[in-house]
Amino acid sequence: MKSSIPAATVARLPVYLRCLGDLFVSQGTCSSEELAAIAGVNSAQVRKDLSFLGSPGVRGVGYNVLDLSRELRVALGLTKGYSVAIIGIGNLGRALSNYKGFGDWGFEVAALFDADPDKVGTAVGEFSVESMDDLEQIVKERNVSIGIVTVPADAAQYVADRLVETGIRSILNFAPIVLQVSDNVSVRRVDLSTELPILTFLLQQSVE
Amino acid sequence: MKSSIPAATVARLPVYLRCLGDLFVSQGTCSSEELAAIAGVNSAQVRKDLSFLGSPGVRGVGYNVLDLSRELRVALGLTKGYSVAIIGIGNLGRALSNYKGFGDWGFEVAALFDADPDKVGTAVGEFSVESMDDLEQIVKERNVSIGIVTVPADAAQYVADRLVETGIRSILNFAPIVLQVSDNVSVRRVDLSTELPILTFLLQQSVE
DNA sequence: CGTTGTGAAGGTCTTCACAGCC
DNA sequence: GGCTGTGAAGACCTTCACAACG
Repeated sequence: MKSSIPAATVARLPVYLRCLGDLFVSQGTCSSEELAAIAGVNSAQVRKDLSFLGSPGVRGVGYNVLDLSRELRVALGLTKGYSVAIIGIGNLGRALSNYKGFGDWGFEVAALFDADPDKVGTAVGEFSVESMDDLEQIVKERNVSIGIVTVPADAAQYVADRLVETGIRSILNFAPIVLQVSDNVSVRRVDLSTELPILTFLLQQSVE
Repeated sequence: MKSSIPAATVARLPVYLRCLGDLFVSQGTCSSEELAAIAGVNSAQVRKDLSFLGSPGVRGVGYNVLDLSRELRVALGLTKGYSVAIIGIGNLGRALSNYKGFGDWGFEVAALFDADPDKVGTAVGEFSVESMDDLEQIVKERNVSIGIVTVPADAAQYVADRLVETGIRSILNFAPIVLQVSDNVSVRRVDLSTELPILTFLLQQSVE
């Protein structure tokens, strides 16, 4: 099935959801203008984006904060309790393992993996690091839907291939490399190293 | 001065630069087709993007890998040795402090800050954590150009305001909040918590 | 001959402006 | 009256297709 919600809109929906949570909850309602201000976008953008969810607003009044939050969670699939696995327990993998935000959004961390035998069996937060040898088995047993890749660049493609082979269709990639996957697999790249050069480009521009 | 390079292109240039580094260096030349394959984009896109740098290619041959790398570094401002400061030494801030990639791209980590008195003075990698009280002074002394914000969401806006007051015009924000800044300040947001919901949305779509 | 550089076409995304509705 | 929902306009971005050229 083809999504009828534009990609650019999908990328903003989680931002709206978080902004709603930040609003004082006793405030039952919220206008597109208010939401736009917090989310840092145009108010017409907010209205158009939200209109793809059906029509959750009331003219002359605004959007009901709780209703809209629920609709956003359903639309984004956050009510389904998807499980994630983190592969690569270096500095970043460890930081993510301790990240408390997963639960708030309905995600469960189901497993941590590392290739280093010295790390396997050690505790990280409330979890224990497992061996890459058991990747396939554990991913299937625990019904992992999303792989978070935090291995070094030169191992990332190999890890991604193994994840895809076990049936995973969603990857969040922190390794500084563009993963090559078949087009039934979704990859989001979070790439620190490309962000700083964008800022320095803009810095230069403002001076010249 | 207004940039003549489109924003979408600027965001891809660092990716190209890294891909060139990954190419076997003895390979003196590289076609738009090859680069496009590694970077995961269309080859016409590559040619159009690179044409904004002048015309660094040779028809019938391709692009000289070293020349193009140098041109990209200059265009992105990576030859200017900008300094960064990391504010907020939690799990993520610590992971970034140990990140080796900064130097490769010409960045220098000039200071680490935290508001917690217990952390001030402790060593993280080769650095020592400094007090937020000294933020203004140290940022000016060490000529910091970019602030990397890794504090909790509820402190992020306050920290950003202080950075801007000291004259910083570029912020890389890891806090899950949209920072409100005047429009002479550039902010790039790296937001883990919005990435997972985008993946689950796509997961759902492929099933329905 | 092979590959770049680029006008033109075709999409997608954003913003405006106002009709529609509570 | 006030705010949403949305057609239409406009800006931006991507892709095609081929002329230009080493």
